[in-house]
Amino acid sequence: MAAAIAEFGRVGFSRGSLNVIAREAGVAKGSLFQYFTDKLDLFATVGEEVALRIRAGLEPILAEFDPDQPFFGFVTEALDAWVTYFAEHPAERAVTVATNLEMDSSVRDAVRAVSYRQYLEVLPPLVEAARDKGELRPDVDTDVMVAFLLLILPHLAIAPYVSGMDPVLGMYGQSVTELKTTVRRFVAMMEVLFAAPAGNCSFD
Amino acid sequence: MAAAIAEFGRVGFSRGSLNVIAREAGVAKGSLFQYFTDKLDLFATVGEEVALRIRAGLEPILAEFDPDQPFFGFVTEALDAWVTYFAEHPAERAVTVATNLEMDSSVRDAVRAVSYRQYLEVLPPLVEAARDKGELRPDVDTDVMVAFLLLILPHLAIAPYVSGMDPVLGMYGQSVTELKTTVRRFVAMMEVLFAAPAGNCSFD
Amino acid sequence: MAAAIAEFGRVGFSRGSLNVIAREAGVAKGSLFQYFTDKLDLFATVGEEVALRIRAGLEPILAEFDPDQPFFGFVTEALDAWVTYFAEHPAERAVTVATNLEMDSSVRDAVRAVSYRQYLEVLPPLVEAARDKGELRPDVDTDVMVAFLLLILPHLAIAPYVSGMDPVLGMYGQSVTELKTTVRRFVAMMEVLFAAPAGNCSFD
Amino acid sequence: MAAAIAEFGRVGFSRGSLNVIAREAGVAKGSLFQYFTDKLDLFATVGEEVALRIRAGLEPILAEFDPDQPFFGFVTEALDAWVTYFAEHPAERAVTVATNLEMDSSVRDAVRAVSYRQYLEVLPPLVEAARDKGELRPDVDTDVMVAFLLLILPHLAIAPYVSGMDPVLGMYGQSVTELKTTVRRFVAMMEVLFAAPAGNCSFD
DNA sequence: AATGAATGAGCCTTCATTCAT
DNA sequence: AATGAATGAAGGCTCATTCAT
Repeated sequence: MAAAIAEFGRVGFSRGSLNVIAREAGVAKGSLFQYFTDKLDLFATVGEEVALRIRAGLEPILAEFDPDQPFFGFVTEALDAWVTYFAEHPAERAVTVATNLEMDSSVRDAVRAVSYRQYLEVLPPLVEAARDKGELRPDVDTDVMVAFLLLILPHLAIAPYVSGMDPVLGMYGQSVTELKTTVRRFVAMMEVLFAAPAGNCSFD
Repeated sequence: MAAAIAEFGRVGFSRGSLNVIAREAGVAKGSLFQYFTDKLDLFATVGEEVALRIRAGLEPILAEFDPDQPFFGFVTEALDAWVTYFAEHPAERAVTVATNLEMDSSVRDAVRAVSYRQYLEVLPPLVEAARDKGELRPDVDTDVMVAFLLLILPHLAIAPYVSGMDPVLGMYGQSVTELKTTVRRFVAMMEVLFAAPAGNCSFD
Repeated sequence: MAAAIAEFGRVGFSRGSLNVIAREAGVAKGSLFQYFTDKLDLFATVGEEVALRIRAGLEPILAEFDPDQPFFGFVTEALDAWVTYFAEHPAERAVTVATNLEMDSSVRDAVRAVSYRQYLEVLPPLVEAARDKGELRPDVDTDVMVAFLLLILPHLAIAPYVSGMDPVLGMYGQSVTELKTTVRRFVAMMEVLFAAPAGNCSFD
Repeated sequence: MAAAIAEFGRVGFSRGSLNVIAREAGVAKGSLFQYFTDKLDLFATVGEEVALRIRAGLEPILAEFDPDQPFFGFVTEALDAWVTYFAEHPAERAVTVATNLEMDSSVRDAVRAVSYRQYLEVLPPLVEAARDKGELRPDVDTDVMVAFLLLILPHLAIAPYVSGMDPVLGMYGQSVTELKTTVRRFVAMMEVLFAAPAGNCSFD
């Protein structure tokens, strides 16, 4: 598993080599096929494993969610934890990249199913809790908000380590400290977007 | 060129086969190397060609930009044109997918350079014009806004045709008509986000 | 291995074809790479195998070396065996040719290392034994003598079968019988060169 | 011609590329075939050109040959000039290497014919002059002597620049000064070998 | 005379998968 | 369960030569 994570993280699914994985893992090539029906099955398993690790790694911060605290404060903290996690877990990050940049649709579907499940178990409840508590505009389009988060989360995870994803803010190569600044810029944007209006303000 | 666009659009760079391209183009394999130094050079040329086609295809709508008209109205029209363009140009769309999902960093950098140039020539001036005219909040973080557009534009272009990119709004498989509805949901979000406040409203 | 020896012997390393080797050997092309990391590795193995065969084939004559017998008589016998060996072993001879005429320095170094080892294990002890026993001039430059033998041995092995190596003595195409005559002409030259002087003769 | 010399000198005939030669020469690929019937014809012309250059470059030293001077003194001077020439003419040296290490017999024959002609025009007369003048033993086997020189001359020319040709004396990488020392060791050997005996010494 | 596009066979190497042991 | 040899298609790329312009 470690060898597979490393290899697929390194070059993705289609160019990832079972030869290399077997050699690195110190097992016979044929042995891979005792546990996985084929290459795709192995990759899917890798994707699942990594998705669960990421979820588990972020569970603590999610557990801290307190509906009584300011929502965007929590979002900022959570995104800090998010970028920190990927900074500290290169293997998981690399597989996330491979997952997000997979061209083959059947492969992509197989591997994204698991990770999207994690996202969708976590994000909508948070958003709805915030809305219900009045921290978001009552008419917020929660689906769009989730869709938007689903765009921004992988981007924040990947862009610092994948050249050519963000030619504007220059996230590529940023340190965690710098990333946290970038996070705040994004959150500021989101806050304006979704936050409930102050009392004396009419949006008509 | 047509054969190369088709092939790379179909399976991307790394799995795209020069054999197939040559056969499809009706030329000898070796002939490809008279015009392109190697596979990457061909892919880069394909990327450039497609980026320019897309830019040219959208030039009319950009030419219509009138600073005196409501900004988000223009954005809506432009995004309508954007999703329509990709609906009507499957080859360009497919290459865009291949470009956006390329794993190999040197390949990705080579091919994204051109398309990002187009984006960056077009988007920042528009945003700044809108801000200067008072249609955006004066304190808008234009870089974040552009970064955000850079995230959302490829997404809108690709998601309807690439399974597993958008498990929330269900853009995959949507018709142009449906996409225009989705566009409006996104614009509504952006409008709240970036639009200048109404007179009697303080953001402090 | 037999197929590889034949192919590399036929046209050398750079023009030797793994396709041909695999076909001739009756194995799949890919199978070659189960045993050899690449073409060079195969060629190096071929070179080693052949060097060892040659060494083994001449071991009997070397074992007969008797320090009490006349040295140049032994040399004559050994060279007779040498030219006879290559007359009778076309495959080993052909690889020797390929080894000696290899242009690429990294290839050449890889493949010559083994054969030179054989030469250097055998020749210097013989020369020194002869000198110590007084059959060679005491002031003989043994290194030059070995260097000279290292020039002449491959020449005698190859020249009869490789056109254009010896435009003077016409070794190309000679029978073993004729070669033995040539050997004697060479030995006569060497004898004059290196032999210890007769008692009443002063050099310098 | 310069481009061809450089290319064939670099990698030899079989791996030498007409593409590279044409590009380097700044002419069209097809133009090569206006002047040379095929690759071999070009290589043969290169070989001839270089053989003549070498001959011309050494003509001065040959012109100095004075039958009344000590023969081996002249040989030493000539070999000094020989190793110096190749030290100072890398292009000619490289083609000499390519010529001497060519595996393909038809190619080899074509290219060696010219250079051997030069050798055979020069060497036998010198040897015979020396013998007739009494500087060599009267019974010297002049053919063997020429054959021997034909072995040693290319070796001295090439070994300093081609790894793995001389594992004993270590000529590879030697400076011209060092080479001249090596030359003297060889000449000393030859002198013993061929020189006429001093008066009071009988060889019979 | 000069060009350079076109050719297509050939190159070495990688690959996922099978299967007898 | 574990092995690892065997496969053979496919990969990108190079090449000397031709020939219409």
